[in-house]
Amino acid sequence: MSPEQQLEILTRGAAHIISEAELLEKLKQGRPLNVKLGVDPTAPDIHLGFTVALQKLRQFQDLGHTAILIIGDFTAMIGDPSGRSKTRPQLTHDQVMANAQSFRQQAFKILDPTHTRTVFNGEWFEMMTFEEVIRLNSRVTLQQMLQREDFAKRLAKNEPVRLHEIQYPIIQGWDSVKVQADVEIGGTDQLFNILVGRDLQKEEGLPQQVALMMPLLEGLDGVQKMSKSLGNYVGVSEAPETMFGKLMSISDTLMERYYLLLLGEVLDKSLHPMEAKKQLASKIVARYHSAEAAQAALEDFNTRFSKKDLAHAELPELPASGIGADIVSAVVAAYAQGFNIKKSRGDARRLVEQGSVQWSGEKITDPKAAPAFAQGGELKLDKTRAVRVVS
RNA sequence: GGGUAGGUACCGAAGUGGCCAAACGGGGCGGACUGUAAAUCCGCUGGCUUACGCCUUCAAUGGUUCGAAUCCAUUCCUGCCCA
Repeated sequence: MSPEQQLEILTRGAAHIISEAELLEKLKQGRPLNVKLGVDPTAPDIHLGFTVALQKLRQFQDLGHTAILIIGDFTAMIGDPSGRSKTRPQLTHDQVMANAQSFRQQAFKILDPTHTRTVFNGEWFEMMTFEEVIRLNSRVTLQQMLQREDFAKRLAKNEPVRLHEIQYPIIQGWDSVKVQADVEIGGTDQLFNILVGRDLQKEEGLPQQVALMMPLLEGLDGVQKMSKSLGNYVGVSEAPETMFGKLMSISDTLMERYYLLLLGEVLDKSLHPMEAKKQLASKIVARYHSAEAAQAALEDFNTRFSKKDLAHAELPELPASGIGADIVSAVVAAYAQGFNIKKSRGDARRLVEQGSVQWSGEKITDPKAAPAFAQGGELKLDKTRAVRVVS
């Protein structure tokens, strides 16, 4: 494929590229480019937000380029301040390695493993002497670091910015030097870090990497970027039904974004929004599970919500013997055993009093009620969750 | 190192001896309405308890007091100014 055609594909969907001309130059060299994507293995799950960058990386692979996945085992112990108003917690080495392992497995749902080089940046940083660290630091000015929006904001708000945090961009930039990256992919929030990489490469007399920024995907709330810590994410390893359900709950505006960023499609406005959303959810579930799973998830959604037919829906099953006798105990047990959600008895009582709980289609609002669980039936906990009690 | 202002629940922020499990706003959760959308409205939002009430909580520890988030002492943490 011609460099121009490649460029057309590779720049599609990107928010920002520095610069297209340089990228074209590199493509014209006709060799496989080293395309870097840094990963901060702080959380073990990949969510849809991160797949935006992974998919772009995959496109490079499909065009014959090499993906370099940098697992920031060293950096994770420091914490990326990007988009944060607070200092990140630092992880232990063991946590990082465990996360990295599961991370890779999930990443290969999207990436082509045969054209992926995985490297840990601890490889070079752990060897560094303090003298080398200082020399590296001498190449960057404090003013440069403080230009960064996150830091500037925190400074303006009189919030602490710790010295190790301003090292982060330097460290990430040094990764680019070490792997001789030709291109670095990242979210728009990574612009600054990626540019530092360019600076350092120049200092080292290396060709500078092209910065390719992908738009940030908003999370389920439609406002903040998708992130595990905000709880507004859809994980690529989540169960088909969960994934489907989460995607159905997004707003119409957000759906348009998801079409664009996750499917690379433009939303067909002639469809009823709900229908369009079902298609979106189906396609995404199909991608990370299978077409069959997507079909099943869709049917499950229809029986459960459109027809409100809990009796025929797929529900977690709990033995009647393990949930207690009264409704409050049952709700607490059902959340814990069925969904791994901790609810206090107070929480459960409030849910009951507020009319959230139903037993076999009957709304139960009396916290003292003790329905005949032993007979078996469906216990509806809230709008989206229910369990089947079996005798 | 000196001076000074602070540290309250998920976040922001009131409270400055009893009426404080702690106003208010945001967020979150539940319900109604829907298309598990948006907007709107209502309710809830430390734990245990049917409840009276009890327990834990206002940076930490110790103290004063019948009684402390509030007063005192020490410690830890942060901002700002000066050096």
